[in-house]
Amino acid sequence: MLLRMSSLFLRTLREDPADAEVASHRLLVRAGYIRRVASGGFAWLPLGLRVLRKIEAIIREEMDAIGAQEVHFPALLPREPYEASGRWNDYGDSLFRLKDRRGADHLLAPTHEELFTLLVKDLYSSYKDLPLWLYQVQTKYRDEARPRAGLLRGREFVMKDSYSFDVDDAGLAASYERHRAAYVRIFDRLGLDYVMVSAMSGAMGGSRSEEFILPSPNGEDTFVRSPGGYAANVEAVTTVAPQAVSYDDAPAARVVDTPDTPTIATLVAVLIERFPREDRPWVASDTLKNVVLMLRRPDGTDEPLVVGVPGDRDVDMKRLAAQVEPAIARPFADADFAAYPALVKGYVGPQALGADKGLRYFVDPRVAPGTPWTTGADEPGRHVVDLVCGRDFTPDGTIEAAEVRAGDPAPDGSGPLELARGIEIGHIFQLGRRYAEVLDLRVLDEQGKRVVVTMGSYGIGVSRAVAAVAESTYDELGLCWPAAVAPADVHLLVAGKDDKARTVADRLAQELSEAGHTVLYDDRARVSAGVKFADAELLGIPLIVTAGRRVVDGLVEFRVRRTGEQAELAPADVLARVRELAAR
RNA sequence: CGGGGUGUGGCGCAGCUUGGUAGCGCACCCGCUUUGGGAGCGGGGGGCCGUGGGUUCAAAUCCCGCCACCCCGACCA
Repeated sequence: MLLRMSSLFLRTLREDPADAEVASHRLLVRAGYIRRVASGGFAWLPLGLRVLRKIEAIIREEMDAIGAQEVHFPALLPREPYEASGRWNDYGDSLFRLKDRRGADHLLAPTHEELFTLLVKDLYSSYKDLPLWLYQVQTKYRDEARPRAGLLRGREFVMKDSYSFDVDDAGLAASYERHRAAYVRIFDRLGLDYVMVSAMSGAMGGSRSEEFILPSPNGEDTFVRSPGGYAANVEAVTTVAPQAVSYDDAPAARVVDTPDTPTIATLVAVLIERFPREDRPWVASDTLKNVVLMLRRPDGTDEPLVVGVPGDRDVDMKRLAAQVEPAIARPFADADFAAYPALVKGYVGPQALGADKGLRYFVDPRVAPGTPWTTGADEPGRHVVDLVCGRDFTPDGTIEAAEVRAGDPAPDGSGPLELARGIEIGHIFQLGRRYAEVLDLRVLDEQGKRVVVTMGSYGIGVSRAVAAVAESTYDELGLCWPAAVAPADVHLLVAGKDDKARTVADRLAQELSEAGHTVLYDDRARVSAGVKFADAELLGIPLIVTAGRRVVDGLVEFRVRRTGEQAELAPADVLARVRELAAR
């Protein structure tokens, strides 16, 4: 394949586009790979499209290799399947909805679980047909509240997603492992230095779930990792709970006057001043903060939930949301307090709480049996000291909703947790029977009994991966593609006006492309060498061959874009060298 | 949805405070010169100044509304 820059549909920009902040967005636009068409929507230009296609090809190879089969669905779908699964409503504002000329509701698919499920239901009805693995590589649509960072979060994007169908849990586990291994191979081939983190399966329901995250300050996901190798999305981090302790010797709880202490900070100040401890000053983590929330259940009914966390921590609404899924949590409003007079704003205490009182009460795992707390006494201006968990109050359970901090002990006991940002490039999870149940996907098992199929779901953001690779490889000169995804294998350029250089380059272009390499040939006349060098670096093809002033000595220059490593060699040796480096 | 910012030729920007009919650099076209690190000189094409209304003899510039885009947050398999 020979791409001649004299006729390639490409215009590089000398200056950075003003609307691009993150490196991948800035460079992909500047190098002429993509152009913005709308907020969150991009046109793929020839070079960009080649990168996208190469990534797709790698994904298809690995999916095919595990026996998955590709299918293709419409992006424009009728409402009914999504009504049946509940997602016509659950998906909320993120769903692009539209009407046809008859007024019938349609949507632009944000993902295709329903269609896969219904397709299998349509054709298969026996355990003998399973396991089955299907996948698609398609454009998805989500009306994101805020598209950003170029390809990293768009309203239209390319995604590969696959689904596994099994008759039992063991089958699902095997299908999951199979995909997991394929994903490892895919991301390794893309050259991405990813981290696999435990994740919550979120709105999709299901059990086991892992994300593939590319650590990057431009990423939107926060995850933690430990020195010992534990890694998890913040939503899935498990808190190390202290051992339950005996409270036989603990002092009795006592109520004290703490006027004007509606916040933890004011409370601690008053405790230090009026009720000093003997061993050390009071700190915020001695107090128990009870955060009141209102849950909206899927059926539309409301129910209050109180979450108790150590006073030095806030409730992380994302972590909470993942825990109460599919219900939706919101802060308790003044009107809500009015409806629940037992709750004294600013002085809520465990003694007024509990499922038996209609106020479900869950605590952070740090609030372990036997631990004493200073907390609200359910009266304005009063707190209770030495209220012991398990003796003076019994929560309805524990909940992982407190904020996670760098330095918190890791669940694997290997030391403090580190907090980092990253780009989610893949997500695999065991979906379970949720969709199969509601869409009635059942097969006959060996006993002739109808059983609900269990599913797995496995996604890769393909267009996002283009940005992720760019993001993890660029340097100050421009893009810097790994060979596996580069739009060409070799960037060949003629420098100078020497006819002989031109002849040598023409011959090399011919030879390399005939040998099966894709050559991006900068054959532009009347373009100065400086411009060509700068473009070559910006475009980021892994190998750069220059036919220029050394041609008179029978030599061309050979450069590895990423390392800057250079050599001069005879034109006749270029092909062998390209082969050698391309295989590396 | 809340906060901040920006809309002037393909790209990056100035002009707006103090109204007088649009400019610079890059890119593009023609000619000559140049040709190893984003060339020089000369000539040229291209802009209802985001949009609607208002004020005024006159609006890119002042006033009001709307829209779009970018950033932070909320949101987001």
